[in-house]
Formats: sequence, structure tokens, C-alpha cells
Amino acid sequence: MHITKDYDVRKAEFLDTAMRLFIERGYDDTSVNAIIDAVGVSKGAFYHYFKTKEELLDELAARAGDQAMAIVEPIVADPALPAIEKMNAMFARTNAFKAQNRELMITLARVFYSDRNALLRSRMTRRSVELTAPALARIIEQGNREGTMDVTHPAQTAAMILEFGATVVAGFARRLEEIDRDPAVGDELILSMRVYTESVERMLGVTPGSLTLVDDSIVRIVRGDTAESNGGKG
Amino acid sequence: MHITKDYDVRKAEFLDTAMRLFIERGYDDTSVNAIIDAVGVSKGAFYHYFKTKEELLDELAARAGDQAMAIVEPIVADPALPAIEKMNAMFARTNAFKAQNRELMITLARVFYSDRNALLRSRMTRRSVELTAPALARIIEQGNREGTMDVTHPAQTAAMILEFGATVVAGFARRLEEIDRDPAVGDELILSMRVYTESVERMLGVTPGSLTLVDDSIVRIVRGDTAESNGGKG
DNA sequence: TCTACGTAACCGACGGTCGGTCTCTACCGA
DNA sequence: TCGGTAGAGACCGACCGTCGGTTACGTAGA
Repeated sequence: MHITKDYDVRKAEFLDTAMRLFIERGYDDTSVNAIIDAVGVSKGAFYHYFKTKEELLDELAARAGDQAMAIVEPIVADPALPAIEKMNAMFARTNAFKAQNRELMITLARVFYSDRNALLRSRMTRRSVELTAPALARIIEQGNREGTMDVTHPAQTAAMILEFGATVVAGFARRLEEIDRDPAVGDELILSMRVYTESVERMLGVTPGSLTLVDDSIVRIVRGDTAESNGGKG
Repeated sequence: MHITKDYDVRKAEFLDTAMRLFIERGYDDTSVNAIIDAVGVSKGAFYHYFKTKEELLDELAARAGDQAMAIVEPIVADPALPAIEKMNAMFARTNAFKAQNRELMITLARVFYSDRNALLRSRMTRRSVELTAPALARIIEQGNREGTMDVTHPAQTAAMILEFGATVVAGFARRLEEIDRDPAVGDELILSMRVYTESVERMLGVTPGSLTLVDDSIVRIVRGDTAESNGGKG
């Protein structure tokens, strides 16, 4: 006896479940059988919705891109906000990626950001960058007009900053585990986040210190504070 | 009757063959069986030299790192060369990666730089970056002393420039195929190479225009010229 | 003889296929 | 208004070839 569901509902169920499993165990280490077991359907059902396992991956990447875009768009559209503040807001929302506590962050590091998952990450960041780069480019053009930025090629620079950021975050996450063995790594990571911000400031030609691309919550994660939601931010 | 070979010879044979196949068809799409068929030995021979297929990948990455280091080291060691010229020399050797002709470059793009090969590429660039970053850091420190560069954190900046470069090159290679369909992509690619150079110049705080990170041969590749050095620049 | 090197049959798990079943809905004649 | 029915699409699960990896066992050379 099997259950028939609405197409979109079932499909979302596949995507959500697969995403969860990919994050927990990695793309390659999550079999199609594991996905259908978790959803509670048969192999045939899976291949009714997706031509291949890789097609599912691409749909996840597309969804990630759309979600990133949904976060970024309202910030860009705000007519009152200066360009630099838009940048800060944009990065606060995208780079913090909801990492409220250390555990989640370390889980992500161990699997999502391990290079076992290079394919998954590569696809997702590429789609996200492609979709959000034009928005960032418009922010940069605004900054040029306002005189707070000095960028000769906004579109290319925007794409590079985003890909650069993804690379840096991946490296950050990869080293997170080492902290337990060697606490000095924590200082290095915080430093590298500062260097990343400085680098972007220079690429944009803004006044040093005017960007805040990395939230303080990162420091808390590195420091190992269990953090006690201290009222803050989000 | 089987042939016994010297350990190192056999091992190099595995590594060379695997590298060739990985470049031709990708890491995931090259089975262990394909490797042993190409070498002309049995499964057992393979697993006598490598614990897993992934261990072979790691050894390839290590070898790539060593090769990169061998190129970089003599440049760094030169006591007479100014820092900026060292940088130019270093990038001329590593980023041009012997791409003499368009065909090879496009083959590399289609397989090595496609994200099907994200794992292979991720491992190889990471090892290369880890090994060469300290060398670049020393160049930057020299530039600081000479007053031609202005970098607050040479070590972190060095690592970021290299990883950044790998990301940019990967994006470049990925788009190379599109040129045949849309020649305008060629202009975009050349522009993005210029923006990359500008970005690095700003990160290092050098005089604009003083770095030449990307060779003219890249332009020739993009333009589709079958080479014949036409005496320079366009 | 001992050990490094090599063989080839073999294993479980994987991604993917296939013939077929079940369920829902639209439309039918009475 | 109704039961009957046909088609479409959701879903099933046994099955396939191939994969990375293991095992039991030969053989060449010190």
C-alpha cells in the first residue's frame, strides 16, 4: 500500500531530505538508497522525480542560489541605504549562514566543507555567485557614484569578491577542527578573517575599516564559547 | 609469468598513468580497472602500491605541490631580484602552466577544470598553495622592506592570493568552451584576467600596473590564434 | 626459505533500469 | 445523480552492470 502525494510536495521532500543527508554525511557517501529509505519511498519514485542523482544535486544548487538571491535582493533594492552599508548587510546575512552555535558549524566543516564534498560545494557556490554577483555589482556601482568606492570593473570585481569569499570560508571551515588540538589555530583563523576583510576593502578602494564582512559570532565560534544567545542580532 | 619491476619505477608508472587518465576522463570516471588495464597489471598490484584510490590521488597532489615548489624556490632564493619582479616571475611560471596551444587548454578545461573533477582539483591546489604560500610570503616581506609593497599580514595575504588565483583560473577555464558559441566571452575573460591582476595589486598595495600575473599567451589562447608569435600585444 | 610482488576470482554496495501496479480524476451513458 | 471506466501519472521493487576494495594463493629473487 503506497501513498500518492502532490508532485511539488514530494519533490520538496526529496530535496529537503537529500540536503540534510548530504550535509550530515556528504554527497558521495549518501546513496540513493539512503535517500529513499529516509523519505520512505521506492527507487522508482526517486527516478520518477530525478533523472539522475546528479540532477538532484543541480536542483539543490539552484535552490541555494534562489535562497541567496532572496536574501540579497531586498538589501540591494533599498533606495536609502549607502553602498557600504548594503555590503555590510549583504555579507552579514550570507556569510554568517545561521551558524549560531559551534556544533553546527563544526558539523558543516567536517562534511559540507571537507573536500569529500568538493562537487556539492562547487555547484552550490557557483550558482549562488552567478545569481548574486549582478546585485553586488550594482552596489559597487552605487558606491562609485557615492564616491565611497573606486572600482574600475564592478561586474568582474563583484564576482571575484564572492568567489574569493567562498574560498576563504571553505578554508576557514576546513581548519576549524584543528582548534581542539591546537588553540593557536583560532587566532590564525580570526586573523585570516580580518585579512579577508582588508583585502576586499582594498579591492573596492574603500576607507580601511569601513567594512564588516565577518560577524562577531565567528569569533565566538572560534573561541569555543557555548554562547548562550546573548540577546543578540540574528 | 609476470614482470617484476623496481618499486619506484612501478609506482611512478601508476602515478603517471593515473594522472593522464584523470586529465582525460576525470577522477570519478576513471576506474581502478581502467588504470590497471592501462598499466597492464592486476588489481592486486595496484592495491599493493596504494591503500585506496584516494591515496593515489593524495600522492598525485603531493607531487603537484613538489613540482610547484621546485619552480618557485629558485626564484625566491635569488638575492638580486626585487620583490615585484619575483612575483611576476613566479606567476609567469605557475599560471601559464605550459599551455602552449589552445587544444590542450580546452581539454584541460573540459575535464580537469570541470567540476566533475572538483575533488582532484581541490586536493592539488590545496597542497600547492600550502607549499608555495610561505615562499610568496617571503617575497611580500621583501616587498615591504623595499617599500614597493604595503601588506600588514604577509602570510595570510600570500595564501589568499594563491587560492584566489586558483579559483580565478578555474573559472576562466570553465568558460573557455563558451567562446566558440559566443566570441564576446573572450573579451570578458581577458578583462577578468586584468581585473584579477588589479585586485592583487591592490591587495599588495603596489603601484598600479607594476604586476604582470597573466601572460600574453593567454590572450592568444582566447583569441584562437594558432600561435605564431605575431610580435606582440594587441 | 623468506618476503616483496603479482594474480584473478570474488564481495557488497552503488547508481540506474524496467515491467508493471496503484490511485486519482475526468468523462461517460443511463 | 449516479456507478462504470479509461488514461495519466505516481509509485513499486527485482534486477543489471560496474565500482572500489578483499582474499587466497602463486612466483621471482635475495
